[in-house]
Amino acid sequence: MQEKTLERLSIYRRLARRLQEENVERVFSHDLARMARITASLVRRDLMDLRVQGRPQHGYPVAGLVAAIDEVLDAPTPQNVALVGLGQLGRALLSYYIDRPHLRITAAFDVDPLKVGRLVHGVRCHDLAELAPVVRDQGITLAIVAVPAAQAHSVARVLCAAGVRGILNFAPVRLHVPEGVFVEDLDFTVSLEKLAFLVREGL
Amino acid sequence: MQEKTLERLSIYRRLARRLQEENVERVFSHDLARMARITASLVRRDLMDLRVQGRPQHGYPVAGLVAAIDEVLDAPTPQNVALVGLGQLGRALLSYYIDRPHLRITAAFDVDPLKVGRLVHGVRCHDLAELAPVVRDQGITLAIVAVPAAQAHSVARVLCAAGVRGILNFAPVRLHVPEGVFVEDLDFTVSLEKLAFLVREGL
DNA sequence: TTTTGTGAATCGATTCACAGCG
DNA sequence: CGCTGTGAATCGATTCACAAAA
Repeated sequence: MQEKTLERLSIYRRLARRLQEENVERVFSHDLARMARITASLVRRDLMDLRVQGRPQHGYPVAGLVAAIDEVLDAPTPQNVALVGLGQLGRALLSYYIDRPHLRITAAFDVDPLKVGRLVHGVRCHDLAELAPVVRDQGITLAIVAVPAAQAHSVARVLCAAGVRGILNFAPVRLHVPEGVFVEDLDFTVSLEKLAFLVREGL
Repeated sequence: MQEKTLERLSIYRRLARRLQEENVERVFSHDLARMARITASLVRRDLMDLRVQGRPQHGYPVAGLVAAIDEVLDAPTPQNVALVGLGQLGRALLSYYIDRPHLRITAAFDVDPLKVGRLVHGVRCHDLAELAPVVRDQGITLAIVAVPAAQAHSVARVLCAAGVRGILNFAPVRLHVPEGVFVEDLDFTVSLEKLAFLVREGL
C-alpha cells in the first residue's frame, strides 16, 4: 500500500460515508474522482488494493467500499493518541478529535500549572513530566505535537523515549527521531508560502 | 520550479535563518540535508534553481542562501491574506501568523455576531457578508479557510467570486474551485489516519 | 453500450555517480 | 583530497489505452 494511496483512502471513505448518509448505494470511479478532484483511473488503481470490487455498469457498492477501507485504516482495537501542548492550537485539535472511535485523544500534556489537572473537552491534562508513565499506562503509540518550535525537539525526545511510534508534528521544525518512529509534518508556513508562490507566478 | 522543491526551500530558509542567528556563515549541502532529514544531493539539486552558488570546500554562504530563497518565496510587495472562521483553530492561526512581513493576515471573517466588529490579535473581524468588498479593498489574493466542513464549500465560492486566487483549506472537504485558483489542503484526519496505519503496519 | 481492472507508457521526483574545481 | 554541480539511472506515482464483463 503506497502512502499516497493511503491518504486518498481516507478521503474516499469520508466521501463514501457522506453518500451513505444520502442513501446512495453505488458509486462509479468517475464520481469519486470528481468529488476528490482526481482522475477516475487513479481511483480505480487505489481501489484495486482493497477487498471490494466494482462491476461495470454498477460501479462500487458504497457500503462495501466503506467496509473495505475500514479494514485497511482502522486498527482492530482503538489506537490511543496523546496531545502535547494545550495552547490555542492544541485545544482546537482536541475539540476536533473528540468522539472518534478508532483514533482518540486520551491524554493531554502541558507545562502550564494552570492547565495541569484540568479536564479539557473531557480529556485530562497532565504535567509534561508525567508523560512517560501515562503513555505506558494507556498504551499510547501516537502523539500530536502542538508546542512552540523551541520545545518541539525535547518533547519529541521524551515521546520517543516513552515508546511513541508516530508523531503528528505541528511545530515548524524538522524533528529528529530514532529509527522506526514515523513523523508527519503539518507545516502551515510551508503550505502558505508555497500557495503564495503559485498564486503569484500563476502556476 | 517544482512544488516539492518549493516546499523544501521554505524549510531551507528557516534552517538558514537559524544558522544566521548563530552567526554561522557557511553551510554544506550535507549539513542542510541532515537538518532537513533528506539527502545531500537533493539539497544540491534544489539549490541549483537558485541564484546562489556553493563552492567546494566552502559550502554555501548562509546569508546568500537566505537572500536567494527570499527572492523566490517573497513577493516584491507583501501579499495580504484573509482568514475565514474565527473558531479555536482560526484564532490559533491568527496568533501564529502575526508579524510576518511578507504574508500577513489583514482581515478575518466570521458569521458570529459576537465576533464581528471585534479586534482579534490586532486583526479586524468582519461579517462574512462583507467579504467581497474587504477582499477587494485590501487587494487580498490568499485566504485561509478554517470553518466547519458544512460551510467550507459556500465560503470557497464566495472567496473565489471575490477574486481570491489561493486557498489554504483546513476543512475536511475537497473544495471545488474555478480554473486558476489553487487549493492547498491541510487535512488533520488524513495525516493522522495515515500515521496510525504506518505505526500499526510498521512501514 | 458503459465501466471496471490492469499492463504498458509516461511523467515526475530522487538518488547515483562522477567530472570539475578549489 | 572534499565538496559542488549535474547527466544518467532509478524509483515511484499517475495516466493511457484497451481487453473483459455485463
